[in-house]
Amino acid sequence: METFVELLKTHNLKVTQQRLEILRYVESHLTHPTADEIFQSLTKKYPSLSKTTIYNTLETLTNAGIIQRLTICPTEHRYDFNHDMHHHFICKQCGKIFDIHFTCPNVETIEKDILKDGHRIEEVHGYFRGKCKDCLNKEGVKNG
Amino acid sequence: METFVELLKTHNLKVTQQRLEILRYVESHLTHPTADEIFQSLTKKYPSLSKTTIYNTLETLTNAGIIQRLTICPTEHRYDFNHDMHHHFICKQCGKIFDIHFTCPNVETIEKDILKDGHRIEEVHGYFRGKCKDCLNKEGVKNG
DNA sequence: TTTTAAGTTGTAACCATTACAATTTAACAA
DNA sequence: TTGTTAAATTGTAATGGTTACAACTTAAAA
Repeated sequence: METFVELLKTHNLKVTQQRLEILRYVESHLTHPTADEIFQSLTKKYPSLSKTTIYNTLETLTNAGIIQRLTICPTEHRYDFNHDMHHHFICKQCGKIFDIHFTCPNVETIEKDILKDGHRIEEVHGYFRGKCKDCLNKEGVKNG
Repeated sequence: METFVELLKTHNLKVTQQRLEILRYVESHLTHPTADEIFQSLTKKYPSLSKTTIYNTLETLTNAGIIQRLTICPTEHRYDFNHDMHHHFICKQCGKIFDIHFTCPNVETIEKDILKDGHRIEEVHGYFRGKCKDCLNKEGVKNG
């Protein structure tokens, strides 16, 4: 039935309309939205929704491991539903983030190395920076 | 001789006292300092140094590929001299960043995959989040 | 239904970073 | 050495994402 309700309960989080909406939004928008983008979209339907709630909820869901916070963008945080383990490519020019559905097969070896140091790993992030296909093409046209 | 002078010239950057000092600082402090930490340290010796210069220079050096900007910390940027390719582990509790001198041997396979999509890779970042050895130990003592 | 800890809301503040315009300077050429 | 100019530096003011906080509301258990 209500998957998201179950999901929240599983993580010992109170079920509220706000949390469900935010969760639904992030799960269905694979565009790595910012807090503001989520707010701008949801505020149309729920005018009483507060931006602070967006921030609080994103923090809560991140801590629970339900979503992940991307610190790839230098100016703002982006959020991503934790579907499966994957990495990211961010374009320096247009800022668009692309999912990289390929993870290092040796990540466990690295993790063992870190564990050997005594640290406890809770998140694994990989990201690549550069110029995306679209921006390269635009330049190609412009510069011959 | 003056390695940093050469380094700047190689990248077609004007050689200024400010750039040399900032470069020297980042190269010799492997603590992944913030712009403010660099400023607080250098302002003692060079009171006329402006914080804007710190930001400008870090931006310039990052674009040149001489240093790298870490966006691991959610609240502020950290900088790292580009000695060799390595990854990072950041403690969620104390915020300290540890160097991970081990990179994915299959990173080139991933890169080929990204290149196949048409994107151009300019930076590769890997980071792990969790609780560091020191923070775990402190908790261990406290909780028996 | 009552209770209460937890969640939500709006406002105000915070603070890292950037914009901008004036001043200074590195680097090149004469 | 001197003059020239584009680039770098500086200080101040503004920006904007995020957080602090206190009042209000509500989910959920008794």
